[in-house]
Formats: sequence, structure tokens, C-alpha cells
Amino acid sequence: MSLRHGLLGLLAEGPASGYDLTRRFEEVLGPVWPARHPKIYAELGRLAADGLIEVDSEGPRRRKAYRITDAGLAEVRRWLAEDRVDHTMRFEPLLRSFFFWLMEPDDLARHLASEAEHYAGLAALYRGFTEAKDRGDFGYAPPVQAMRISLEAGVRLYEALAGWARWAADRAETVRAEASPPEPVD
Amino acid sequence: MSLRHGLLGLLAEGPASGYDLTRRFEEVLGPVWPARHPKIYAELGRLAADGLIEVDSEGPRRRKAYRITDAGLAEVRRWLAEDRVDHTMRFEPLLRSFFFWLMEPDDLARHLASEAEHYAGLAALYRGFTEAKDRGDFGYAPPVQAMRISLEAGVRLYEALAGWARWAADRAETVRAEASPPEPVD
DNA sequence: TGGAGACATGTACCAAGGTACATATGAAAC
DNA sequence: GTTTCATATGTACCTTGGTACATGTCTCCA
Repeated sequence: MSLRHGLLGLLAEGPASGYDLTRRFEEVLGPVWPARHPKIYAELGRLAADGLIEVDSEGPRRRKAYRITDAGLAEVRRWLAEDRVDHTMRFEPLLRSFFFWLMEPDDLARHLASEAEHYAGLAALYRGFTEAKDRGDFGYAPPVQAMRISLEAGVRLYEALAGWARWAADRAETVRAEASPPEPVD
Repeated sequence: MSLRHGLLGLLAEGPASGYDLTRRFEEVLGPVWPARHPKIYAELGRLAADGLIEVDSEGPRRRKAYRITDAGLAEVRRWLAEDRVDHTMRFEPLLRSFFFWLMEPDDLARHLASEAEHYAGLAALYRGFTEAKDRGDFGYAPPVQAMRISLEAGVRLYEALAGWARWAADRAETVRAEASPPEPVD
């Protein structure tokens, strides 16, 4: 039911259409909770049927914006305050790490270098966003303050992963050096 | 298809039954790739039909252990070396963080304290495992070396999350203090 | 000897998510 | 004027994962 609450949370900031919400998921929520437009439109229909949101306005190109209702706001607050946090994580790169011993040393070295670069790039990207926020580029409204906190999590997680990948590459290199016969001295 | 490759990877260490594999997922792979026994038995059936594993032995209580075939080993190695890494992450606690601005300050403070404790506890648990491994408690076979690397990722990720939750609690407290009127001086 | 509990495998069904496909509308560029 | 592109919403279908249910087997202990 997290998609449902994600949509309600976004609509708590103000009215938005399925299209708007799809882009918000793509751009900001996607990294922690991916959602594609077919699921989003379907869930919006269910939320409206349940009275948690209602049509706010209809615009050009069949655009239909929704507004959160009092019941919807109460429901997202109930979720945040009462529902148990689901700490389940699903992250393929770490599943792979259990099987690193099956990889050729060269393939593994390349893999870890590329992973480190990937995570370091994302960390830098998010660090840039936090700096823009701290300069006040997006104002200081409560949702922006909350996003600042989310961005900090992104920076720290991706920095941790980048550091891990570099550490793992070092360690794998050491193991390889110890396992291989000493270089012949001419 | 990650469950499929996860099973192949585990079977690359040696023969195992669906029951064994279910426990391995629960105990070690679960935190990054959850899988329940119905899915595992079903996937084992498919893997056997595809010739990537075969029955190794039948034991008491209808136990059926599988062994990886050459084709299976080739497939898991192909996956590791060639398939694009899927960096998709799905993590509800961070989805919630985008909506922290909707929470009562007291609820948020409690939530962040409990999150910090949760992650710090997991980090300590994994740190303990890494120390046991580094003492050689589990030997130095290649799969153990790989698991040492995976555990390090766990330690670093959970330490990052614990640090983030403490930082967020601090920051939320500061925002609250600034937003509330000064305490009356009697 | 009978019951509890761990071992061990499976089916049925439901929920959630993803891809592909389909279609309509308005603005801008050429 | 017509093509192109972004906007905007939806359906159909397939894959994956989870829960609940069902069943058989072996050991141990009271």
C-alpha cells in the first residue's frame, strides 16, 4: 500500500494530475519507490472511489487534477504515525556481492570500479541538490525541508556504497596478489 | 530473474535442498533479496526443467537436494559478468521521509529515535559478524570471503542510515525550536 | 504410545509491479 | 498545412512476490 500513501503524501502538498505525479515519482520518489504511470492512474481511481482524493479541476488535453480530502490527509497522517515501518530492502547489487567469488578477478575489478563511479556520481548529484536547497533556491516551505532530509539520506547512502565498492576493490586486489605466485625477478 | 540467479549462486557453493535454500535466504540473502519458500520451490522446478540444476540426492522426509550443472554455473557467471546491474532500490523508510513535514513533531522525534536505534542495532550485529569472520571463525573459503564483502556493505549502509536518522532528529529539533515562540521567562 | 515440534515440499490464490500498446490533445516549428 | 513533440490518460497482459492453506515425515520426550 506504499504507492497509495506516496500519492496521498504528494497530493498533501497541493492538487496534481496523474501526469504530474508520474513525473514527481520519476524525478524524486523513484530512487526509493519506483512507480510507472499505469499503476499511478489505477491507484488514483481507487483513491477517488474511496473518497481520499477528489477531482480538483479538469484542464486541457483531458487533464484531470486531484485534490486530497480531509479523509485522505487523515489517512496519510495515520500511516505515518501508526503503521509499522517496513524495513524490507531489495537491492540487486548487494545480492550480486554474495557471488563475487564466482567472478574472474578482472571482471570483478571492472565491476567494482564501475559501481564506485556510479554511486559517487549519484552522491555528488544529491550533494549538489542539498547545496542548492541550503542556498534557499527552493524556498523553505515544509515539504522542501522534508525533501532536504531525504536528500541527505541519498547522499549518505550513495557515499557509503561508493566507499564500500572502493574498499571491496582494494580487498579483492590484495587477495589476488596474495593468492598469485610471486612475480619472477629477472 | 534475480531469485533464479540467487539460487544458482547458492547452489554453486554445493548441493542444497529447497529447505536449505529457504533458510539461507532468510538468514543471509533476505536483507537484500527476500524470498519465501513457495517461490523458491517453484523456481527450483523451473531451473531443473531448464537443465541448470539437477537432483543430487533424495533423503529422509521427502528431502530433495539439487546440484548445479555446468550449464547452471555458466549461466550464473554469465549473469555476473554480462547482465546490466539493476540499481533499483525500494525502501519504504526513505519514502516516508519525504512526508515528514506532515508528522507531529513529537511523533517525528519518536520515529527518528526508533529508526536510529533499529539501524544502529543492525550495524552492530553485522559488525559482530565481520569480526567473527576476520577471526577466521568460518574459514577462508572463497564464498566466505565474498560474504565478508557483503557484510561490510551491510555495516556501512546501516551505519549511514543510523547517522542520518540522528542527524535528521537534530535538524528537526532545531527547526522546531526556531519555529516555536521563545519560552516565557518568569 | 501419543503428542509436540522441526523438517520438508508443495498448491491456490491474491496483490503489486512492469511492459507494450492505444489514443487523444494542444503547441510549436517548418 | 502538416509534422513533430510534449502533454495526458488509459487498457491488456505478463511476471513476480506474498499469504494462507495443506500435507507428509521423522525424532524426541513425557
